[in-house]
Amino acid sequence: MEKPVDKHTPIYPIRTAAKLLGISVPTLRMYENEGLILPYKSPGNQRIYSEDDIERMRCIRNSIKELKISINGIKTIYSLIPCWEVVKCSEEDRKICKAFDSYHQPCWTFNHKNTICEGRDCRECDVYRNYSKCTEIKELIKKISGIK
Amino acid sequence: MEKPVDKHTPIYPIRTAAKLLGISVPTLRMYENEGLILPYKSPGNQRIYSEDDIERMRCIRNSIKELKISINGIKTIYSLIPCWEVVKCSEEDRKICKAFDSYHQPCWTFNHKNTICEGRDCRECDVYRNYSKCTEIKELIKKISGIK
DNA sequence: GAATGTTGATAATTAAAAATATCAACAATT
DNA sequence: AATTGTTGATATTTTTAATTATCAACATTC
Repeated sequence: MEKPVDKHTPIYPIRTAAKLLGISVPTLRMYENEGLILPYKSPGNQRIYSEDDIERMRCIRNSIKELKISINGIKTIYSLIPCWEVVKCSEEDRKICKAFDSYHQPCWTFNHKNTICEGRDCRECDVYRNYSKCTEIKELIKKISGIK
Repeated sequence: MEKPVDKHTPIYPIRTAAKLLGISVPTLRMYENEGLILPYKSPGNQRIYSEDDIERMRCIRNSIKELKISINGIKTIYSLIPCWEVVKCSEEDRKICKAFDSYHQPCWTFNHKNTICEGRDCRECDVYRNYSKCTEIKELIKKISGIK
């Protein structure tokens, strides 16, 4: 019996991931330090990437190389995702949530003490998983404004 | 009787504006070509900048130099402004509006044939005037999602 | 337990965006 | 009409973000 491997299951160690993407290992780790990606960490603290992670990285790579958006630009764009509408947090949550008032860091780079997000793995969160492209972000903004 | 000069009145020719900002004339024109700023044009097609324009440029300069957001990053961020909620355009307008489906160009860089924006001067529009900082953009996104 | 891969960190390099210089043609000012 | 400033365009330079190389310490695999 094989273990089922979907696109979200971590399978690639960092060197394989780097090879798949055609970039170096330090670059991959840099993107993580900047908060652009959240790879799974093994019990021994080693990064393991899923097919979804690879796809996300391709998108980020495209933003940098083709669209010429800088890393800080990407972070700022991610910080505009209306995460509060995705996770449906309460007004009290929003009052103390650093992400709600962040303009340059994506919400998944914060800890979420005392909010609905506390203890949740951002890697599993729709905010992180569904809005890696600015097309998707703008569509979300349209949706929450009551359109479509 | 003096003519009243508010912050929106064009007064500075390009060389003066460049001097005020500590940058060169070609740089100022480059920002305009990229769609970051819309200076007033004289009957002889010469650019004249208002105090508001200078302030806007300072903000853009800060984004580039301090926040390290690239020009294409700034354009992408501007394209996320929910302009349709500001100008209150109709569903029919949105259907044909290029800005509504743009992910990398601010709305004020398009022509707006057959929409509520047709013939309007984007320089006078709230979308252009009120949302030059990403703090303001995020606050607008909060507002249209029904918060505050 | 030996071989191979990963970690975080810093230093060095590369790539490319941002800014400037320069140009002849036109506009504004006196 | 002479002087000074502007225009759009292209070429060049400067700056700096992005990437890679390298390291000793630790983890994993067989």
